Amino acid sequence: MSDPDGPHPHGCCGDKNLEHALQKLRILGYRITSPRKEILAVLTREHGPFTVDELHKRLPKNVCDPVTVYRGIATLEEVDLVRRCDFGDGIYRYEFNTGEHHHHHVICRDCSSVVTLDVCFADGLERMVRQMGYSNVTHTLEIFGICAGCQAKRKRSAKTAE
Amino acid sequence: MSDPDGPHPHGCCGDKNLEHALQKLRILGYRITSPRKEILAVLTREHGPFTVDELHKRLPKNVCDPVTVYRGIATLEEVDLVRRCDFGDGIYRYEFNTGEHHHHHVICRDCSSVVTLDVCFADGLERMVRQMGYSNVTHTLEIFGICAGCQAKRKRSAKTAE
DNA sequence: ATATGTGCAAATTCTTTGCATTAGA
DNA sequence: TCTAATGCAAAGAATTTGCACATAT
Repeated sequence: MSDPDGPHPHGCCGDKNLEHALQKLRILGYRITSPRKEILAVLTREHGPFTVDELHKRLPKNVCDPVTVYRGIATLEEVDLVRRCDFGDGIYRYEFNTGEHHHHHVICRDCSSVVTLDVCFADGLERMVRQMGYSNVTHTLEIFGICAGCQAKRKRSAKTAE
Repeated sequence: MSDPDGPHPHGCCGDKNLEHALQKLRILGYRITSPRKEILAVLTREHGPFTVDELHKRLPKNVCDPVTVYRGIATLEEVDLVRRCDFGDGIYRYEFNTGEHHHHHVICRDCSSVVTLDVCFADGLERMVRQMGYSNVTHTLEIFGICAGCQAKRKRSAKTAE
């Protein structure tokens, strides 16, 4: 249901992204620690977005404390290597920011599956807001619905309930 | 900066909305209690959106406990009289749902002022997601930026810092 | 060597829940 | 009357912070 991690299957893009990301950290004067490296490794390998907890579970055993994931993510967000997503359930999720085009998510309200949508309809909107006098304009947009699979499941359980 | 509450200044729309809302609650079998009435009064009078705390502060003294505001809001959201907004700061905000057209907010990252934008660019997006097989499609969209006033303020303080 | 980053524990903040009491219908 | 709604206190859950210790550079 969720995308594999790139346009082709070699896994090299994740690696390249990882290298670039570490490079960026180095240049900005941040230290390359294993928690930071492993967090970035997960985020460049799998698309996510992940909660801090999901992220921590995906790290190799004993790399770091959950608190360090919070701090690592905060750092990565500061330098724009990571983008925060808000699915409206009170838990933040994070994904690697390739910096190319930004995209949005379609989230199933039943099974919480996430599909990435590589289009953004809000450019006109941002332009409009800039014309209203705002600077540094950004936006968040998430789409919610019930996915086809869950609709089928619902119908089935409705039948058995009859 | 934030809108007065309607297209004309009589305040009658808020009252009408309030009446309709109470009517809806009654019809659905909910009891009309003073906390609910007062919460709706605030929400139909001022546009908001408000956090639970802001809402509680706006209620007449001793109408109810903050917890009751949480519960009241939850009820109102259930029956679709209230819509939840998510400004990405971990605190939910609520506004009266007129049920007409939905709208979005432009939030200043500095002063947190909110301007309502009575347009929605996402209809095409929702249609597209429905074609992908999703049902019950909704979306959230908030726009962030630095408002003109705060930009001026920033420039001023940058100057004094020189 | 030294400042930056981490671990652990405790604090914060928003929100929810349990249960006895109150009050709408 | 009789159940839904409230108040108060306490629990929960995600996130942040303080401080001593570890470690990249």
